[in-house]
Amino acid sequence: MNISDASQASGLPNKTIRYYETIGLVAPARTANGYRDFSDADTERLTFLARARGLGFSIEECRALLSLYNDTARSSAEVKRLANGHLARIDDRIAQMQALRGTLQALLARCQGDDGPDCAILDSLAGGGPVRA
Amino acid sequence: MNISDASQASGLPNKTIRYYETIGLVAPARTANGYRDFSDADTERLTFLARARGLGFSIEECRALLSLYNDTARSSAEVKRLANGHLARIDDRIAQMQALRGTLQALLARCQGDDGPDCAILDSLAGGGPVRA
DNA sequence: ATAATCATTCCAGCAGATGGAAGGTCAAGG
DNA sequence: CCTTGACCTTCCATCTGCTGGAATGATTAT
Repeated sequence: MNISDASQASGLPNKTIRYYETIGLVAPARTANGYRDFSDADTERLTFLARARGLGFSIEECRALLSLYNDTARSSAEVKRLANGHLARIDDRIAQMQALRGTLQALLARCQGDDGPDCAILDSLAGGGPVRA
Repeated sequence: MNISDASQASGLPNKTIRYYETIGLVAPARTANGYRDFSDADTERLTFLARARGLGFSIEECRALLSLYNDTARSSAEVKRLANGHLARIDDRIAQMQALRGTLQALLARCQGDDGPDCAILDSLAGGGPVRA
């Protein structure tokens, strides 16, 4: 299985697969001509990676997850710990984004959006106090 | 006003201020000894930048906002357009994060989190179908 | 005079890829 | 047999937005 097939199977771009090899997330064999040769296990790893990344796990978290995946003596508690940590970070980010969204929308509500130069958004960005909602 | 004072006034780290100079967001004068010399207008720009960045505007958006800020013939509609675009992107990101959060939490709910190796999270990452909520 | 605290520049690196150049390989068609 | 096109390879640069550190110069305080 060459890289395009592996890409097809996993949904990851060729470039990304090569990148994942350079950082040691996957280690396909090579054929005589130097082409990568992906086994089924390799493409499983890639699919796993595509999904874990899709869920927002960092590369290092993915590495840990893959290692747990390959470790039959793992405890699911360890996996859960990782995932819970990730969930907490997602919650933080969502909260941050929502706060920011609130401020931005409040500013937008106060901006006329007409041909004149007066603008509550610019005023607030430039003005004395903190950016208020 | 040297760089540390400007940092104090704007809340931006020295490094960031230097960086902003290299990318042309601010252009402080220099004193005879080569030190940067920030005018009040410079520190205003920096404060403006600190706030706009704090609201999540990209550097290029900040550049545009600053240019509108300095343009007395601006129309507030233009500012509003920029801010609305930013708001839309924030909404997209929030929606994405929330979808992702939902999936992750559903997986977590199905993971025992005990000493055994069976784990719904790993199963789902590895398994045949899409990662389901 | 000297030490501490500024300031300067430049280079490297973070995540996580992505784009492109320069070149090797392979299968099909004329 | 040769060419064309579609693959594949490596390596280097780029993106965002800084941040850290090294090496060096200037100012200030003792």
